[in-house]
Amino acid sequence: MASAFEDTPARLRALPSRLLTQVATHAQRLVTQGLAGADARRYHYALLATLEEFGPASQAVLGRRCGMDRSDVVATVNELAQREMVRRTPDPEDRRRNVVTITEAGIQALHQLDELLESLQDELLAPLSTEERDQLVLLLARLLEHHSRAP
Amino acid sequence: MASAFEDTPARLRALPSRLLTQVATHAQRLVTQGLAGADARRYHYALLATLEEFGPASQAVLGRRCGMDRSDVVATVNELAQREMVRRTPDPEDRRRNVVTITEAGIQALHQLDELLESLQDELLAPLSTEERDQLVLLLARLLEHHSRAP
DNA sequence: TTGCCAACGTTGGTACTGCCAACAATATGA
DNA sequence: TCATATTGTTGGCAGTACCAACGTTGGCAA
Repeated sequence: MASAFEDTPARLRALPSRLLTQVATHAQRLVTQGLAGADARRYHYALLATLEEFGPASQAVLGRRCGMDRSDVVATVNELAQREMVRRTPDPEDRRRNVVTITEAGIQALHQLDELLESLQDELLAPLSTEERDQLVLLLARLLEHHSRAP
Repeated sequence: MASAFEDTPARLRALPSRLLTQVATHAQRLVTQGLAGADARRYHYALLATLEEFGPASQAVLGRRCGMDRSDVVATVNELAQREMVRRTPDPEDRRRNVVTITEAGIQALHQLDELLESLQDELLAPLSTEERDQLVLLLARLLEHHSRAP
Protein backbone atom coordinates (compact mmCIF):
# COMPACT_ATOMS: atom_id res chain seq x y z
CA MET A 1 0.00 0.00 0.00
CA ALA A 2 1.33 3.41 -0.96
CA SER A 3 1.64 5.97 1.77
CA ALA A 4 -0.10 9.29 1.53
CA PHE A 5 2.14 11.90 -0.03
CA GLU A 6 -0.84 14.08 -0.67
CA ASP A 7 -3.99 14.76 1.25
CA THR A 8 -6.60 12.09 1.38
CA PRO A 9 -10.20 13.25 0.95
CA ALA A 10 -12.14 13.65 4.18
CA ARG A 11 -14.79 11.23 3.04
CA LEU A 12 -12.23 8.48 2.78
CA ARG A 13 -10.30 9.45 5.88
CA ALA A 14 -13.37 9.10 8.08
CA LEU A 15 -14.92 6.03 6.48
CA PRO A 16 -14.88 3.27 9.09
CA SER A 17 -14.79 0.41 6.61
CA ARG A 18 -11.88 2.01 4.86
CA LEU A 19 -9.98 2.71 8.07
CA LEU A 20 -10.48 -0.89 9.06
CA THR A 21 -9.20 -2.34 5.82
CA GLN A 22 -6.27 0.05 5.63
CA VAL A 23 -5.13 -0.63 9.17
CA ALA A 24 -5.75 -4.33 8.66
CA THR A 25 -3.53 -4.24 5.59
CA HIS A 26 -0.70 -2.77 7.61
CA ALA A 27 -1.28 -5.27 10.39
CA GLN A 28 -1.31 -8.12 7.94
CA ARG A 29 1.91 -7.06 6.33
CA LEU A 30 3.58 -6.60 9.68
CA VAL A 31 2.53 -10.00 10.95
CA THR A 32 3.10 -11.84 7.70
CA GLN A 33 6.62 -10.50 7.39
CA GLY A 34 7.38 -11.13 11.04
CA LEU A 35 6.18 -14.70 10.83
CA ALA A 36 8.03 -15.22 7.58
CA GLY A 37 11.22 -14.44 9.50
CA ALA A 38 10.39 -17.47 11.65
CA ASP A 39 9.48 -19.53 8.58
CA ALA A 40 5.84 -19.53 9.60
CA ARG A 41 2.51 -18.24 8.38
CA ARG A 42 -0.59 -17.05 10.16
CA TYR A 43 -2.41 -20.29 9.59
CA HIS A 44 0.44 -22.16 11.25
CA TYR A 45 0.03 -20.18 14.42
CA ALA A 46 -3.74 -20.53 14.39
CA LEU A 47 -3.61 -24.29 14.12
CA LEU A 48 -0.84 -24.76 16.66
CA ALA A 49 -2.56 -22.51 19.18
CA THR A 50 -5.86 -24.30 18.70
CA LEU A 51 -4.21 -27.67 19.15
CA GLU A 52 -2.43 -26.68 22.31
CA GLU A 53 -5.49 -25.09 23.79
CA PHE A 54 -8.10 -27.73 22.97
CA GLY A 55 -6.00 -30.79 22.32
CA PRO A 56 -6.05 -33.15 19.31
CA ALA A 57 -8.91 -32.75 16.87
CA SER A 58 -10.04 -33.65 13.39
CA GLN A 59 -9.22 -31.31 10.54
CA ALA A 60 -12.83 -30.25 10.14
CA VAL A 61 -13.10 -29.30 13.78
CA LEU A 62 -9.82 -27.43 13.59
CA GLY A 63 -11.13 -25.51 10.63
CA ARG A 64 -14.27 -24.46 12.49
CA ARG A 65 -12.39 -23.55 15.61
CA CYS A 66 -10.10 -21.12 13.89
CA GLY A 67 -12.34 -20.04 11.05
CA MET A 68 -10.43 -21.64 8.22
CA ASP A 69 -11.70 -23.37 5.13
CA ARG A 70 -11.20 -27.16 5.15
CA SER A 71 -9.01 -26.99 2.10
CA ASP A 72 -6.72 -24.49 3.77
CA VAL A 73 -6.50 -26.75 6.81
CA VAL A 74 -5.26 -29.55 4.58
CA ALA A 75 -2.45 -27.45 3.17
CA THR A 76 -1.46 -26.07 6.57
CA VAL A 77 -1.42 -29.46 8.24
CA ASN A 78 0.72 -30.72 5.37
CA GLU A 79 3.26 -28.01 6.05
CA LEU A 80 3.22 -28.46 9.80
CA ALA A 81 3.52 -32.25 9.49
CA GLN A 82 6.51 -31.84 7.21
CA ARG A 83 8.15 -29.73 9.92
CA GLU A 84 7.14 -32.44 12.41
CA MET A 85 5.20 -29.92 14.49
CA VAL A 86 2.01 -31.94 14.23
CA ARG A 87 1.14 -35.58 13.57
CA ARG A 88 -1.76 -36.59 11.36
CA THR A 89 -3.14 -40.02 12.17
CA PRO A 90 -6.30 -41.76 10.96
CA ASP A 91 -9.05 -41.88 13.57
CA PRO A 92 -9.82 -45.57 14.29
CA GLU A 93 -13.28 -44.65 15.57
CA ASP A 94 -14.28 -42.74 12.47
CA ARG A 95 -12.36 -43.64 9.40
CA ARG A 96 -13.36 -40.46 7.61
CA ARG A 97 -11.35 -38.43 10.06
CA ASN A 98 -7.73 -37.61 10.62
CA VAL A 99 -6.76 -36.76 14.15
CA VAL A 100 -4.18 -33.99 14.29
CA THR A 101 -1.92 -33.87 17.32
CA ILE A 102 0.67 -31.27 18.27
CA THR A 103 4.20 -32.57 18.91
CA GLU A 104 6.82 -31.41 21.36
CA ALA A 105 8.54 -29.57 18.54
CA GLY A 106 5.21 -27.97 17.71
CA ILE A 107 4.75 -26.76 21.26
CA GLN A 108 8.19 -25.23 21.32
CA ALA A 109 7.63 -23.54 18.00
CA LEU A 110 4.29 -22.24 19.25
CA HIS A 111 5.88 -20.65 22.29
CA GLN A 112 8.43 -18.91 20.13
CA LEU A 113 5.66 -17.66 17.88
CA ASP A 114 3.80 -16.45 20.96
CA GLU A 115 6.68 -14.20 21.87
CA LEU A 116 7.18 -13.04 18.32
CA LEU A 117 3.52 -12.18 17.94
CA GLU A 118 3.45 -10.28 21.19
CA SER A 119 6.23 -8.02 20.02
CA LEU A 120 4.48 -7.59 16.69
CA GLN A 121 1.29 -6.52 18.44
CA ASP A 122 3.35 -4.00 20.30
CA GLU A 123 4.66 -2.61 17.07
CA LEU A 124 1.19 -2.55 15.59
CA LEU A 125 -0.37 -0.73 18.53
CA ALA A 126 2.63 1.45 19.30
CA PRO A 127 0.80 4.81 19.27
CA LEU A 128 -1.91 3.64 21.69
CA SER A 129 -1.87 3.53 25.47
CA THR A 130 -2.71 0.36 27.33
CA GLU A 131 -6.26 1.52 27.98
CA GLU A 132 -6.72 2.47 24.37
CA ARG A 133 -5.48 -0.91 23.23
CA ASP A 134 -8.00 -2.60 25.48
CA GLN A 135 -10.73 -0.35 24.15
CA LEU A 136 -9.83 -1.19 20.58
CA VAL A 137 -9.73 -4.92 21.22
CA LEU A 138 -13.08 -4.75 22.97
CA LEU A 139 -14.75 -2.83 20.19
CA LEU A 140 -13.33 -5.10 17.51
CA ALA A 141 -14.32 -8.21 19.42
CA ARG A 142 -17.89 -6.99 19.65
CA LEU A 143 -17.98 -6.28 15.94
CA LEU A 144 -16.52 -9.66 15.14
CA GLU A 145 -18.94 -11.46 17.39
CA HIS A 146 -21.85 -9.65 15.83
CA HIS A 147 -20.81 -10.39 12.28
CA SER A 148 -19.80 -14.00 12.74
CA ARG A 149 -23.27 -14.97 13.88
CA ALA A 150 -26.01 -16.17 11.56
CA PRO A 151 -25.72 -15.95 7.79
CA MET B 1 -14.64 -16.58 6.03
CA ALA B 2 -16.31 -19.36 7.90
CA SER B 3 -18.25 -18.45 11.03
CA ALA B 4 -17.36 -19.93 14.37
CA PHE B 5 -19.43 -22.99 15.14
CA GLU B 6 -17.00 -24.02 17.79
CA ASP B 7 -14.97 -22.14 20.33
CA THR B 8 -12.05 -20.12 19.13
CA PRO B 9 -8.90 -20.33 21.25
CA ALA B 10 -8.40 -17.44 23.64
CA ARG B 11 -5.05 -16.62 22.13
CA LEU B 12 -6.67 -15.95 18.79
CA ARG B 13 -9.74 -14.24 20.17
CA ALA B 14 -7.65 -11.59 21.91
CA LEU B 15 -5.01 -11.05 19.26
CA PRO B 16 -5.40 -7.48 17.99
CA SER B 17 -3.92 -8.14 14.57
CA ARG B 18 -6.26 -11.06 14.10
CA LEU B 19 -9.30 -9.13 15.28
CA LEU B 20 -8.43 -6.39 12.88
CA THR B 21 -8.05 -8.64 9.86
CA GLN B 22 -11.17 -10.65 10.69
CA VAL B 23 -13.36 -7.61 11.14
CA ALA B 24 -11.80 -6.03 8.07
CA THR B 25 -12.67 -9.12 6.07
CA HIS B 26 -16.30 -8.82 7.09
CA ALA B 27 -16.25 -5.11 6.33
CA GLN B 28 -14.70 -5.72 2.97
CA ARG B 29 -17.25 -8.32 2.01
CA LEU B 30 -20.10 -6.11 3.15
CA VAL B 31 -18.89 -3.11 1.19
CA THR B 32 -17.80 -5.04 -1.88
CA GLN B 33 -21.15 -6.75 -2.17
CA GLY B 34 -23.06 -3.57 -1.45
CA LEU B 35 -21.15 -1.66 -4.09
CA ALA B 36 -21.51 -4.53 -6.53
CA GLY B 37 -25.26 -4.06 -6.23
CA ALA B 38 -24.70 -0.55 -7.58
CA ASP B 39 -22.30 -1.85 -10.25
CA ALA B 40 -19.37 -0.16 -8.51
CA ARG B 41 -16.18 -1.07 -6.74
CA ARG B 42 -14.29 0.52 -3.90
CA TYR B 43 -11.76 2.11 -6.20
CA HIS B 44 -14.57 3.79 -8.10
CA TYR B 45 -15.79 5.51 -4.98
CA ALA B 46 -12.30 6.51 -3.92
CA LEU B 47 -11.55 8.18 -7.24
CA LEU B 48 -14.92 9.88 -7.57
CA ALA B 49 -14.73 11.21 -4.02
CA THR B 50 -11.20 12.48 -4.55
CA LEU B 51 -12.18 14.19 -7.76
CA GLU B 52 -15.18 15.91 -6.25
CA GLU B 53 -13.27 17.02 -3.21
CA PHE B 54 -10.06 18.27 -4.82
CA GLY B 55 -11.11 18.81 -8.41
CA PRO B 56 -9.48 17.55 -11.61
CA ALA B 57 -6.05 15.97 -11.28
CA SER B 58 -3.57 13.80 -13.09
CA GLN B 59 -3.74 10.06 -12.60
CA ALA B 60 -0.52 9.98 -10.61
CA VAL B 61 -1.82 12.60 -8.19
CA LEU B 62 -5.10 10.74 -7.86
CA GLY B 63 -3.23 7.59 -7.01
CA ARG B 64 -1.25 9.30 -4.29
CA ARG B 65 -4.25 11.03 -2.86
CA CYS B 66 -6.19 7.85 -2.36
CA GLY B 67 -3.34 5.45 -1.83
CA MET B 68 -3.70 3.50 -5.03
CA ASP B 69 -1.08 2.10 -7.34
CA ARG B 70 -0.77 3.93 -10.64
CA SER B 71 -1.67 0.81 -12.59
CA ASP B 72 -4.86 0.42 -10.61
CA VAL B 73 -5.72 4.04 -11.31
CA VAL B 74 -5.46 3.33 -15.02
CA ALA B 75 -7.91 0.45 -14.84
CA THR B 76 -10.34 2.34 -12.63
CA VAL B 77 -10.30 5.46 -14.78
CA ASN B 78 -10.93 3.21 -17.79
CA GLU B 79 -14.02 1.81 -16.16
CA LEU B 80 -15.29 5.18 -14.95
CA ALA B 81 -14.67 6.76 -18.34
CA GLN B 82 -16.62 3.99 -20.02
CA ARG B 83 -19.55 4.78 -17.71
CA GLU B 84 -19.01 8.45 -18.59
CA MET B 85 -18.54 9.36 -14.94
CA VAL B 86 -15.14 10.90 -15.60
CA ARG B 87 -13.38 12.42 -18.58
CA ARG B 88 -9.73 11.74 -19.33
CA THR B 89 -8.10 14.51 -21.36
CA PRO B 90 -4.45 15.10 -22.20
CA ASP B 91 -2.89 17.95 -20.23
CA PRO B 92 -1.71 20.62 -22.71
CA GLU B 93 0.77 21.99 -20.15
CA ASP B 94 2.44 18.63 -19.52
CA ARG B 95 2.01 16.16 -22.29
CA ARG B 96 2.90 13.23 -20.06
CA ARG B 97 -0.21 13.78 -18.05
CA ASN B 98 -3.87 13.01 -18.39
CA VAL B 99 -6.23 15.28 -16.52
CA VAL B 100 -9.15 13.39 -15.07
CA THR B 101 -12.36 15.33 -14.50
CA ILE B 102 -15.57 14.20 -12.90
CA THR B 103 -18.74 14.60 -14.97
CA GLU B 104 -22.24 15.45 -13.92
CA ALA B 105 -23.14 11.76 -14.14
CA GLY B 106 -20.14 11.02 -11.97
CA ILE B 107 -21.26 13.46 -9.34
CA GLN B 108 -24.73 11.96 -9.27
CA ALA B 109 -23.33 8.46 -9.02
CA LEU B 110 -21.03 9.59 -6.23
CA HIS B 111 -23.92 10.97 -4.22
CA GLN B 112 -25.78 7.70 -4.59
CA LEU B 113 -22.71 5.81 -3.48
CA ASP B 114 -22.39 8.19 -0.53
CA GLU B 115 -25.81 7.17 0.68
CA LEU B 116 -25.20 3.52 0.01
CA LEU B 117 -21.93 3.58 1.90
CA GLU B 118 -23.48 5.34 4.83
CA SER B 119 -26.04 2.59 5.23
CA LEU B 120 -23.30 -0.01 4.86
CA GLN B 121 -21.30 1.65 7.64
CA ASP B 122 -24.39 1.48 9.75
CA GLU B 123 -24.68 -2.21 9.12
CA LEU B 124 -21.00 -2.70 9.83
CA LEU B 125 -21.08 -0.81 13.12
CA ALA B 126 -24.55 -1.92 14.15
CA PRO B 127 -23.61 -3.22 17.61
CA LEU B 128 -21.81 -0.01 18.62
CA SER B 129 -23.23 3.19 20.05
CA THR B 130 -22.47 6.53 18.46
CA GLU B 131 -19.75 7.25 21.01
CA GLU B 132 -18.21 3.86 20.50
CA ARG B 133 -18.17 4.34 16.76
CA ASP B 134 -16.37 7.63 17.20
CA GLN B 135 -13.89 5.98 19.54
CA LEU B 136 -13.20 3.24 17.07
CA VAL B 137 -12.72 5.63 14.18
CA LEU B 138 -10.38 7.75 16.26
CA LEU B 139 -8.26 4.83 17.34
CA LEU B 140 -8.05 3.42 13.84
CA ALA B 141 -7.18 6.80 12.39
CA ARG B 142 -4.31 7.15 14.82
CA LEU B 143 -3.02 3.72 13.94
CA LEU B 144 -3.28 4.42 10.26
CA GLU B 145 -1.53 7.74 10.57
CA HIS B 146 1.27 6.16 12.53
CA HIS B 147 1.82 3.34 10.07
CA SER B 148 1.52 5.33 6.89
CA ARG B 149 4.41 7.55 7.82
CA ALA B 150 7.93 6.79 6.75
CA PRO B 151 8.91 3.33 5.54
C1' DT C 1 -30.78 -54.76 5.47
C1' DT C 2 -31.04 -51.32 2.25
C1' DG C 3 -31.03 -46.67 0.70
C1' DC C 4 -30.33 -41.97 1.38
C1' DC C 5 -28.27 -38.05 3.19
C1' DA C 6 -24.49 -35.84 5.73
C1' DA C 7 -19.78 -35.25 7.00
C1' DC C 8 -14.86 -35.90 6.06
C1' DG C 9 -10.40 -35.13 3.60
C1' DT C 10 -8.58 -33.79 -0.67
C1' DT C 11 -7.84 -31.58 -5.15
C1' DG C 12 -8.22 -27.86 -8.10
C1' DG C 13 -9.75 -23.65 -9.19
C1' DT C 14 -11.69 -18.59 -8.70
C1' DA C 15 -11.93 -13.48 -7.54
C1' DC C 16 -10.08 -9.77 -5.57
C1' DT C 17 -6.48 -6.95 -3.64
C1' DG C 18 -2.20 -4.81 -3.24
C1' DC C 19 1.85 -4.76 -5.31
C1' DC C 20 6.18 -4.57 -8.72
C1' DA C 21 8.88 -4.29 -13.10
C1' DA C 22 9.38 -2.55 -17.46
C1' DC C 23 8.42 0.46 -21.29
C1' DA C 24 8.07 4.69 -24.20
C1' DA C 25 7.03 9.46 -24.10
C1' DT C 26 7.87 13.72 -21.96
C1' DA C 27 9.71 17.16 -18.61
C1' DT C 28 13.32 19.04 -15.68
C1' DG C 29 17.70 20.38 -13.89
C1' DA C 30 22.79 20.32 -14.05
C1' DT D 1 23.07 18.93 -24.07
C1' DC D 2 22.74 15.04 -21.30
C1' DA D 3 21.34 12.57 -17.33
C1' DT D 4 17.54 11.88 -14.32
C1' DA D 5 12.63 11.80 -13.04
C1' DT D 6 7.91 11.50 -13.85
C1' DT D 7 3.79 9.85 -16.30
C1' DG D 8 0.64 6.58 -18.30
C1' DT D 9 0.34 1.92 -19.55
C1' DT D 10 0.82 -3.14 -19.86
C1' DG D 11 1.52 -7.46 -17.82
C1' DG D 12 2.27 -10.21 -14.17
C1' DC D 13 2.70 -12.08 -9.19
C1' DA D 14 1.59 -13.48 -4.38
C1' DG D 15 -1.57 -13.92 -0.76
C1' DT D 16 -6.20 -14.43 1.06
C1' DA D 17 -10.64 -16.18 1.47
C1' DC D 18 -13.36 -18.84 -0.78
C1' DC D 19 -16.25 -22.62 -3.65
C1' DA D 20 -17.31 -26.93 -6.23
C1' DA D 21 -16.60 -31.56 -6.84
C1' DC D 22 -14.94 -36.07 -5.77
C1' DG D 23 -14.77 -40.60 -3.37
C1' DT D 24 -14.93 -42.53 1.26
C1' DT D 25 -17.28 -43.30 5.41
C1' DG D 26 -21.09 -42.80 9.05
C1' DG D 27 -25.66 -42.37 10.70
C1' DC D 28 -30.54 -42.81 10.24
C1' DA D 29 -35.06 -44.27 8.55
C1' DA D 30 -37.83 -47.14 6.16
